[in-house]
Amino acid sequence: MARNPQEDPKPARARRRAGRATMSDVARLAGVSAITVSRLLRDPASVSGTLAVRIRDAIERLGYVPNLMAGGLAAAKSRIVGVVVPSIRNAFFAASVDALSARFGERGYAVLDSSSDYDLRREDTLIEAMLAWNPAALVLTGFAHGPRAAAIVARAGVPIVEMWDVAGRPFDMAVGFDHNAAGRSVARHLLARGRRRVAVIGAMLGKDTRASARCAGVREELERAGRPAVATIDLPRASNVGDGASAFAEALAAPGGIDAAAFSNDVLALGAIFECQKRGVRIPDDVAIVGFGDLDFAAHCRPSLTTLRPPREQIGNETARLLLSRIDGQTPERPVVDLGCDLVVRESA
Amino acid sequence: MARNPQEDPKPARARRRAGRATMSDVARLAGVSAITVSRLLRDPASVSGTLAVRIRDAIERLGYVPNLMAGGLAAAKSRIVGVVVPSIRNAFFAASVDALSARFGERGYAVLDSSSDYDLRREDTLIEAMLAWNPAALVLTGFAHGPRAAAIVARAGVPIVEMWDVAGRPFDMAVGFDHNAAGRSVARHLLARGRRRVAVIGAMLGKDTRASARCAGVREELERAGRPAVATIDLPRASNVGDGASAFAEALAAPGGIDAAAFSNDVLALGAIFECQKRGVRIPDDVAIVGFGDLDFAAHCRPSLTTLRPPREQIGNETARLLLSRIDGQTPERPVVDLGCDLVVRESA
DNA sequence: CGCTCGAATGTTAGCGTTGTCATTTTTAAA
DNA sequence: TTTAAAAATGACAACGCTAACATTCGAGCG
Repeated sequence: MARNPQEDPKPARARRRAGRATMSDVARLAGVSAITVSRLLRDPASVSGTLAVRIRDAIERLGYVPNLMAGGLAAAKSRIVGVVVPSIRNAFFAASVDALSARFGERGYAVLDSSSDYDLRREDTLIEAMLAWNPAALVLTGFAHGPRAAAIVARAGVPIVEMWDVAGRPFDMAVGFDHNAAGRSVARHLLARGRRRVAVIGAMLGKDTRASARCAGVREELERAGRPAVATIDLPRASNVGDGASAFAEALAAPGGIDAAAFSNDVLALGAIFECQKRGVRIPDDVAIVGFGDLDFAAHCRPSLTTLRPPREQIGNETARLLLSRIDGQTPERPVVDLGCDLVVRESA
Repeated sequence: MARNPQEDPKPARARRRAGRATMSDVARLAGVSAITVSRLLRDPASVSGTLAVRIRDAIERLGYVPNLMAGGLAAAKSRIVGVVVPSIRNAFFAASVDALSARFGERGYAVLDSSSDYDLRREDTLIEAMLAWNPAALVLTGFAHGPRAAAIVARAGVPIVEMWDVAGRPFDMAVGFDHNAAGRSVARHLLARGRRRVAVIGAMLGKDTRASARCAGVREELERAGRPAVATIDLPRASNVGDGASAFAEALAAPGGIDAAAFSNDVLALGAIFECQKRGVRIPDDVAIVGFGDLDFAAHCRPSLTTLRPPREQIGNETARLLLSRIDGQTPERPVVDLGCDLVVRESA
């Protein structure tokens, strides 16, 4: 059987393609070389105006979307920033990540975030998974990490910010505030208001080291004043209103009673407020209440809630700023940025 | 000047490398070819036990982490799933995304999520940015999209789920519930309880089409019963407790008063509850209140809140299930999964 | 008017993996 | 045993882009 001499002169291994237009397609249509298109996209100033117009036109006509995988492979780095938080459902971290994403998004970086559920071994796994993407930077939460984290991030060699805490030794940089100091400021406020029998109520103190540090701060300052906490309750689950209410009820039943309660979270404090409404306990006359977070409802509930206001968005913004400047090759300083945490005094304490 | 004949026989173009161990390094150490390592990682059953042990050992010793950029480029697809929600700070979407991430994470996929801030043009941009990563699947929110979205996703050719709504024509698949029906169930409940003068209060109804559909459902059912809403208030900002309180105060002042208020969000309803506590308005005796979301506090506030319970986590789980089965090459059905939305009747209405 | 120098553009060769096809080894059937 | 079929493994090129190096061109200068 005679073969048509014109058909496939070379077997030409069949290949898959994404199907989309490539940079070469754009270059061909614009009558330039691929590298010029690449340059225009990454550093517009390096391409002459005439070519720039032609290339942009070609991009538009082909609906060209760059393949960042290919770019990341070629440059041995990507425009991905990996973020690991305990839980994205936590309003505090969500606010920081949101700000972080916005800042990085403006600069063309995508943020990959994942939740460790307060499990340090899981965090190790997540960090390792992030590294598979050759991220340009890494954002972790706090200083408590899994056993392999140090080795993993050392190998990664990317700028890292540990956020939401400053009291510790960072791998690289840190942005946050001192939770122990914040806790102490709560205790001082209660003592100044004449409170002498304070209960401390927190959630997941064994895993949430920052909440734990705040509670410890409260207790330390109370002890220093010779008025140690009359009760300390550690709830086993993440903060929720119902547990806050029942823990508060438990604290009220402490022998000798209490005249104040400091919570590791506004959500728990809200539960206490509802419990008081139910029982007819007067706030702050009978019991003073202090929360943490300055969540939306804190200013509007009855009575309004005295609470600590963490710099949620600011943490995200500052983290992005530090990482971007490091990515841009600036000052390899190792800053620890303490943004502070103010006590907002309202009706409840 | 005589050149040393031994020095660089080939100029050998200098190249950048990520510095990490590569698959070839692992292969060399294990005494196999690179493709066998690749196979072990992607389909362990296709490699014999002897080699598998040797290769795993080499991976361990070198601390090898696969370069997913290279893999993504070679395979013309990635293990990334793109998600676009209006706001990750919204507790509803955060819950769905969290569940979604968990399900995909188990299968080795990373989730890239981004917030459009209820801006459809921005959503277009974000979808396009996602495509640059050659995602394996796309998750969008609702059916309202920007002008270029349809063209963009058509070119993408990946499975897509539009979540949190089912009342519309999906690009591909949809998982959620019928917001209009949910709103109607609220109105029926209030009517059944003898309420005749209902106010409808929502936030960002112009942009949040789902909240808008719920409010419309309430109004339609009230009209059908011959008891049209006595007031409709559309707040310009995202739901927050303060605005809920002031909008409720405004509704109370409607000529002839009101005996019920339906809110597009529990947060707004909580504001109303606080406002009632402040003014001494009795719930539900004077005014009945219904929210949406069944947020944490709904079961615990005083009075407890009657509200709609959306299947937050379920939406994420089901979305992941559909997409993964499609990725696995199964049934190219175009399902629309209606998970329903129950009314949880408590004290407030 | 030739020369240097810098800006603009092009050429080449990978980046680290996987799809395709080829080859070798093992297993099962005859 | 022989042989075909199946399983395991390998060789090679290609995915789409960018770093490094090479070349061209025109402005500015003596």
